Amino acid sequence: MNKLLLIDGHSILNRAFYGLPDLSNSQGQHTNAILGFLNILFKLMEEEHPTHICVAFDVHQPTFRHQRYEAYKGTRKPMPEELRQQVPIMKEVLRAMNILTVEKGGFEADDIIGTLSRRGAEEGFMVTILSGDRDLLQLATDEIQVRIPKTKPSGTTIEDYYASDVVERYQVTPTEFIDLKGLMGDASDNIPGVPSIGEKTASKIIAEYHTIENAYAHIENIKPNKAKENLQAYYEQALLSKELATIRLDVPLDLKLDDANVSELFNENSYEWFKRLELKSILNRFPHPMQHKTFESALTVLEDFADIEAFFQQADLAKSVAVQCVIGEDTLLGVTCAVESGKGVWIPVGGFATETYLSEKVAGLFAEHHRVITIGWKNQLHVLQHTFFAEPVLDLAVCCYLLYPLKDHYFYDDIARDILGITVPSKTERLGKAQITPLTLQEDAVLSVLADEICVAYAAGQKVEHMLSAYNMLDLYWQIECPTIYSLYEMERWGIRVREQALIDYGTQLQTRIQELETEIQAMANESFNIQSPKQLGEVLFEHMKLAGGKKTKTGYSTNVDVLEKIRQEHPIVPAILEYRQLTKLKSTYADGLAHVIQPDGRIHGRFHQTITATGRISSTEPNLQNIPIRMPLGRMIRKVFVPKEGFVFVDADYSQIELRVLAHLSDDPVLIEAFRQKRDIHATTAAEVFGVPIDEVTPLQRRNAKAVNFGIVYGISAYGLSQDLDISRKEASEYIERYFETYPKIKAFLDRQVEQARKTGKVETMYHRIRPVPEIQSGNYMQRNFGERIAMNSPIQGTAADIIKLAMNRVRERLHREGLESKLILQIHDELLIEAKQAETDRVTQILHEEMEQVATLSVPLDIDVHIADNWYDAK
DNA sequence: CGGGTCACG
DNA sequence: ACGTACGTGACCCGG
Repeated sequence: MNKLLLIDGHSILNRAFYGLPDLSNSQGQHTNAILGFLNILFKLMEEEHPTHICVAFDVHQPTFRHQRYEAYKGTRKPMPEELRQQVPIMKEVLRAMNILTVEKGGFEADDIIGTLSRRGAEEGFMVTILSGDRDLLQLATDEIQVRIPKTKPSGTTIEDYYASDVVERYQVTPTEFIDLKGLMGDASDNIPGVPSIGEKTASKIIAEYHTIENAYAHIENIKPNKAKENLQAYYEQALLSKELATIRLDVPLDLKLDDANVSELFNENSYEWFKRLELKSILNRFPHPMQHKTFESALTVLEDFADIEAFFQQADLAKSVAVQCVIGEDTLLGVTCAVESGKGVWIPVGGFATETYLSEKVAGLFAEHHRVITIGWKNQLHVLQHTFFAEPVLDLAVCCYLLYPLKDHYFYDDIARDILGITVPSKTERLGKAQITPLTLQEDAVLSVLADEICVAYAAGQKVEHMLSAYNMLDLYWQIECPTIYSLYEMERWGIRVREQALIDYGTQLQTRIQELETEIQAMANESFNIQSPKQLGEVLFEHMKLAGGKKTKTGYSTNVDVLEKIRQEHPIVPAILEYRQLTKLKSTYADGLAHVIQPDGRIHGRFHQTITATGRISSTEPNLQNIPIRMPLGRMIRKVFVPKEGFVFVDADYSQIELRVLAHLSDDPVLIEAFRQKRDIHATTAAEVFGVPIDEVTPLQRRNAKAVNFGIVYGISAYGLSQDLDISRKEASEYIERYFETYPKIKAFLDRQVEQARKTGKVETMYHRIRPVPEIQSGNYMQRNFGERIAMNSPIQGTAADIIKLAMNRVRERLHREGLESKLILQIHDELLIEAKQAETDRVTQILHEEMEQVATLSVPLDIDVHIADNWYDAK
């Protein structure tokens, strides 16, 4: 039995667009409607297994039906730009999938679907119509099914209608549906209908009289009176409306239904599209990794000593060389290398080719005057048996991050796409969940991955420097990012010492108190429940105990600190819950979390990531060493377990107000600059200026408020955000902001300039030319656009501060090394550097920190640091 | 695996 | 009427 699926293209795209968040690929192409459409399509295909599919689209011009009604002019909302641009791509994607698309000037998609549905039924097809538009219900018959997807919080469900279902649901037959609409009209379709007749009256009339004409014939019996009068007065309009609402079944279409035959949806062509659109979930539907023909990559295995030596000799002569250390289970498995396009060599560890031998060969590449290219150098440093210091390496992951800082990954397939504009299968596509291990090294799929990777590296390396140069980012890379690779590597390698027993004791203490609190809370609530479940907690507090507080989240009651603090006084259970929350956080994330990652050497070796943040900051994982508690006394105690090794101390240096100083410099605001030059208390100064009082009469509250305003400025101020933070009215918050900008007009001008630049160029940049794209600023959505404006204001400030500390961090590391000191940089926390310093070197280290951190950049204000020395991290802050 | 919460700068 | 401060990562719950 042949099955024909007819899809209302625009209607489904529309549904998908509004049903999914605004997704886009790395090139800024919006994809949410396309993805949603495809998901619905695949869902239907899995349910129905249609043999034939046809997608109908409207042509963007007045249609024949509507031309007949002159007063009709589009009052329909214009399509948002984000959706409009997806329409032609959707058509291309469907064509690539060999799915028939049909559009015809003068007819709507409805008409095409109507016509094809009848033809299908006549030719013996089972016909299914898919649309988000209930107008199409008029097409339902006993054989033709209309399916309408509905997006619900729980997922997409589909409502199915044969003719009988329409009658059951609406008390009118599909044909009568047209008359119904003729009476009630449809604002979105610009069908006027009859005034004052709405859905209810229309249903009643049609249920009784079946057609408009018949109702008119019995006009005297129509109730209510208003409807009677209007039907009489607007009868012509009602008939016209009916005509407008009627889907045509006789569109002349020059096609055979067999043209809609489904075949080879998953082919090279469609694969290419999904890859470009970065629709990973769709790519996963492809049965086998698709081979790509436009990219040549070959790998020659080298195992003989003579061949390997000869290769490296030849490599020394090359202008540039790509190299990848292949890592499996934390060890070096071999090295791939390329010195010409499309050809790589693979040298596995084995025999004389030991890890040490290969490490030396890799190190030797740096001795020659050519460019060394790689992807993910920091990880490779961990498995190389050679000490590197700051060898210049073109790390394409880092380069690509500078060019496209918003992406999730910078693997070879990402680099191929973004730098070379070509498609290669990703590692996951080729290997699935399999890993590269000594056992899988022989497999073709693994060797293909290695071949692609090294050949992409070689090819992209040539191009990336030009791209960086075009953005004026070469200095940023060579002076800041490349040395940072080594700084981070050393911090990871060195780690930080932790007193394991002290950590366990801390956890035990917490646990005792947590137990007590749990008992108290359950007793006060008079029931046992999981306090850690926001859902259960919300129900207990706001339903069972009837405490004040309303819904806030999609899923239920909000129970976060802000909410609970407001009702702290209402019931003793609230402060108990707040303490419980605090303690369980400390226990699970810090006490237990940190204990689990202590290595046999008694130290924690976290990882630092250079290509994650949108602003240029470093991030930290496994564990996150950049969010160890400090603000609350009890949490802060955990810092006592972080200690230097014997004979060493901690020297901690943090910048004072670096972001506000950066802002002073970038905006060139004389008032702020002067305040910093005079070393004044910056929040008190702001308070004095904004509240118009002498600086020594500023109250603590005024200072606190001014501090919040200063933060707000850095974050991209909004009256709402400030009012939330200070728990004041929006009006008051606006007044604070207004007075701030009166005091610091050049800051206002600077922030406005950033927003303007983002609008014009789609991106903003830091003092060192690091770029941050701001796609949100183009959005048709008010919230999204505001968000984009705040990003535009914040990123240059946060990003410049990030640039500065990276530069300082690298210089400190170089100084420590150059002066032959044993002291080591072990942590970077955004505006802070922590050094494990040899006791005897303490003074020297302190001096180096001052010199390098304070002199790293010449701004119009001084850069100041605070330095603390102690034998644990708690006391060093 | 997404949402809620909370730790840091 | 709408509804958010900027940048992260870890843990827990619940579908």
